[in-house]
Amino acid sequence: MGASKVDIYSDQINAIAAIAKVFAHPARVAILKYISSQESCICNDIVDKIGLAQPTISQHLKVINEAGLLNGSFEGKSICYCLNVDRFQEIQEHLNAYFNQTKSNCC
Amino acid sequence: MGASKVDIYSDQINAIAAIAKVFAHPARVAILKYISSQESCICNDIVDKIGLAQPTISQHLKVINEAGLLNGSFEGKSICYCLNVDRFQEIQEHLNAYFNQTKSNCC
DNA sequence: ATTTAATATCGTAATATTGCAATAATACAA
DNA sequence: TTGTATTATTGCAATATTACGATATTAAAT
Repeated sequence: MGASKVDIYSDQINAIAAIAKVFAHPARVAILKYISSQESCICNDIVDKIGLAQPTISQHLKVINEAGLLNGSFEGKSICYCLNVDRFQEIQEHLNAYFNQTKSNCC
Repeated sequence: MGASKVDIYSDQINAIAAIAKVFAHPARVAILKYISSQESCICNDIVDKIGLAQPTISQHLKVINEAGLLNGSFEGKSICYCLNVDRFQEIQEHLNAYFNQTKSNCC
């Protein structure tokens, strides 16, 4: 097979896995870090900074965007990619809730 | 290609991605949740609970174990898999450090 | 020593992910 | 309108992941 059997898990569990997946590639972690460190940045900067080809960066940005983690308009020429800090915080809290819940009752 | 270019990222970034990868599959999130909810549990319980074949569970447990998240001996017949709460907490703090650091300076 | 029960490993098929070259689309400037 | 610069999309090759049947290993019980 090879595909995850998403339907056999609860929504909460799938949500955690989906969130984790965004951070499960170093390029995306690096991109998020870089975006947050810049006042505003455009994709070409990222390409130079990270060291991957432009289409590859664009693909990773799409994943990050689909997680709701990008702010600003992003079509056309010179574009401002910004970290959606609210969503970023929300994700952090979501993860912490899972961690705290899981920690609570153990041998 | 298809392989992550691990060598072009900092250790910190690769570490975050490696941690996230553990949680990036719902089966592993579910296994961790189940393990933590039981006083002690054996793999066969997990197989019944999660609904994947025994080899598949075993494979996921290996990933979890390699992340240092399992306590107890795990060879032979009846085995007690326990969540390594210390390591679990350590990972939580590691992620929070990354999140807080990334949040701090943004537009 | 044999059986039994539980977990690990191997081999393999199916799907997902990653990465990039080529190309398209978009926005702006001249 | 015609470049020019920037980002998105497409198509494809390579690698990784997921899942499971078959089999091996392990530990305990009989």
